[in-house]
Amino acid sequence: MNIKMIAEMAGVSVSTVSKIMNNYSDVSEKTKKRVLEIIEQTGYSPSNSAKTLATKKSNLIGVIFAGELNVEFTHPFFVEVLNSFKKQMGVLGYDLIFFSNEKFISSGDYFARSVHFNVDGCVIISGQKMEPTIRDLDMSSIPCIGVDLELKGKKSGFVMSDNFQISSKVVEHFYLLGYRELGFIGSAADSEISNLREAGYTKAIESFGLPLNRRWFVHGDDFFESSGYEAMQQLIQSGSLPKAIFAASDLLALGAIRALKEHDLRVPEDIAIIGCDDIEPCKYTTPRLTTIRQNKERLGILAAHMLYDLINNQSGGGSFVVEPVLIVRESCGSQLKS
Amino acid sequence: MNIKMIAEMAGVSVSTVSKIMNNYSDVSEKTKKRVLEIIEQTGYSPSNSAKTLATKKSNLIGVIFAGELNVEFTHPFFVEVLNSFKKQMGVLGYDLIFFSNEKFISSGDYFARSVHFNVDGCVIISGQKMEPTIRDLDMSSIPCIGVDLELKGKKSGFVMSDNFQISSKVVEHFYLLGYRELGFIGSAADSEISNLREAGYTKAIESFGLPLNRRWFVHGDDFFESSGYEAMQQLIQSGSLPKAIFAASDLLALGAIRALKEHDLRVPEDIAIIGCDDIEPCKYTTPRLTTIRQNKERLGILAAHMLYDLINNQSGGGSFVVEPVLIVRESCGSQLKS
DNA sequence: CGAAGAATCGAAATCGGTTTCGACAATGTT
DNA sequence: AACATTGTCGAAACCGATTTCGATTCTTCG
Repeated sequence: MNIKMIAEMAGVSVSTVSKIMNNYSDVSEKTKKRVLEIIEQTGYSPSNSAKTLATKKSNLIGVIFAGELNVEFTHPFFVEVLNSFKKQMGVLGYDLIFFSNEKFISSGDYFARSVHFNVDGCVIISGQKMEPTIRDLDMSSIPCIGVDLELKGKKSGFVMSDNFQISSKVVEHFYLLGYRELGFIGSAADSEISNLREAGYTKAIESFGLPLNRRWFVHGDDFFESSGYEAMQQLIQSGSLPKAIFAASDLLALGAIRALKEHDLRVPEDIAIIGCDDIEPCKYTTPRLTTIRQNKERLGILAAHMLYDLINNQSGGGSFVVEPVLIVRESCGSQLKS
Repeated sequence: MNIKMIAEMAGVSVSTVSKIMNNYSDVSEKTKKRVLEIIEQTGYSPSNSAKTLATKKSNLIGVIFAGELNVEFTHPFFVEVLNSFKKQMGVLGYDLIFFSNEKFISSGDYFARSVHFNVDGCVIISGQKMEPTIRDLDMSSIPCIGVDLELKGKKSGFVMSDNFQISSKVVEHFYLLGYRELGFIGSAADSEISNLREAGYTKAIESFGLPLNRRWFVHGDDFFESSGYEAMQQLIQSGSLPKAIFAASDLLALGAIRALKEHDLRVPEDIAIIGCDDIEPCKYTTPRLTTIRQNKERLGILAAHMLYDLINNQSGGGSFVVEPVLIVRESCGSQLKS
């Protein structure tokens, strides 16, 4: 079922059918109605490949998970912003294509693959350091939006939470509850996000006039639970513990809590914990995790709109920072509502 | 950068370049080498649209989340099998395209969209009842694989866990630990998976000679945590409680536990709980959740290989059932290792 | 040396659309 | 009635690849 068959059935030319499907004005209401009926009956849908070939627009957005392969769909935070992004992009008329990293030995020349699929734009999801192949894509003429990734290209933009504010809200909360000895669990050294949060954290500690003790700052290999567990083990074995800890992700916090439990240390009585992201599982744990909520839905929507603008207007990127909000639950000794 | 430019640079015809890229034999080693060098230098990658148009193969797999929209990426179980599926499909040379449901008023004539994008096959993810539009796709000539969804088409297949075995392992475990009064928390009535598990559960209860009390069988609206919470509330208010409950998903189980906690009922002392799926958060909760593990990675790999076979051989579908395994943690009163 | 056979290459049709531009008819204007 | 304008429509070029088939050159061998 292609456009030619529709044209024959309707007794018109191929061009006329095409015009009808693309809302050209130079076709009479009568023939338009007749053709549309036939399209309706046959369930005809034009080939995206042919359309892309002719128009050089694919209505496809490339989704790239940068960094280590295993982040992908399993990271609760990114998955939620991706979900929101997909929905919003859907109403704007775009579908999503996910690049597999496995096919190519070079494990992802993202620019080549973007032109290969003729994507109209890309969203790059990552909390890791910039890879050179991402940089190439960023610097190309293909519109790109980074999620938690600071893109700098002329046709690029990015969205992220205000990481400095995240940290200062954490310190403020600790401070108001009387905690003075503050620790930190971060991700690997090449994680921009983790570094930003750590930098903001130390700055906030100083501006509140609290003592800064680097021995209470530890790091895991990534943002996942087991890293938090190991980091906490390390801290416990060091012999000196802070009274409160900010973990750069909720999973790190949960891992830390698991380690504490194993050593019969109670949260928040012995040590208070605040996580970051507000992913679903926080609500189911004991104690329920106090955390900083990133507005994931809004991040996704913003990313979608920015990308849409980059594609369709000649607008020049920029960035959006969304405001974090403190979610008080139980892991921090305060007893407010969830 | 297209094939014509490569041809000009190499001083050969377009056809020759195409032949080189597709491993035809009628081209000399010398020119092949020369052309490949140019391709390497320029980073040329052929247009997928043009290629698809000419060959009618897109190397694209359509991913469909059937059922309510909000399942999408947020469901931990499906996300993990999808992750494994994506990886495996990647090494087989395919990329994934996600259909947005939002663009079309009909909210998804999946068959039309599959031909629109010229996908080579589809994977359909769902635990819900079959929708008519899915049925159309299933019955079409497009290869399809269902995940937790029983497809019947000539070019279709499906993968799922052995739901009867899941239930009987649960009952056996309860039985061996001395529980005799067994309850069940399921999803909505139109969920095939939930119904299968419930059917297997009642059958297992009977075959163990245990009493069957339908008052202890309750249902939520979906597989998520809040549904488990509400279902449990309902059960508690009914006045009569079983000694052990099997929940058709881990999130249902976690919701149930939350409700129990609010009524100062202890798990597993007052009531034992077993979940299903073995999603990540099970490990972080208190008590850690005893559950039935579905081998999500294997489900994804199987789905990928079956789909590949359906696409490339004329093989005729079929189904694969993977064996579930009981993961004993803390929510059931037994104290084995995790 | 000449002819048969093999190796190498390119012209052209094709895939399914879009878009420009010219042809023609219908209508309006004086 | 003659002309200009507007409204409808289709022929044909084009997008970037693949693939068939015929043309040409190169080997090989009697």
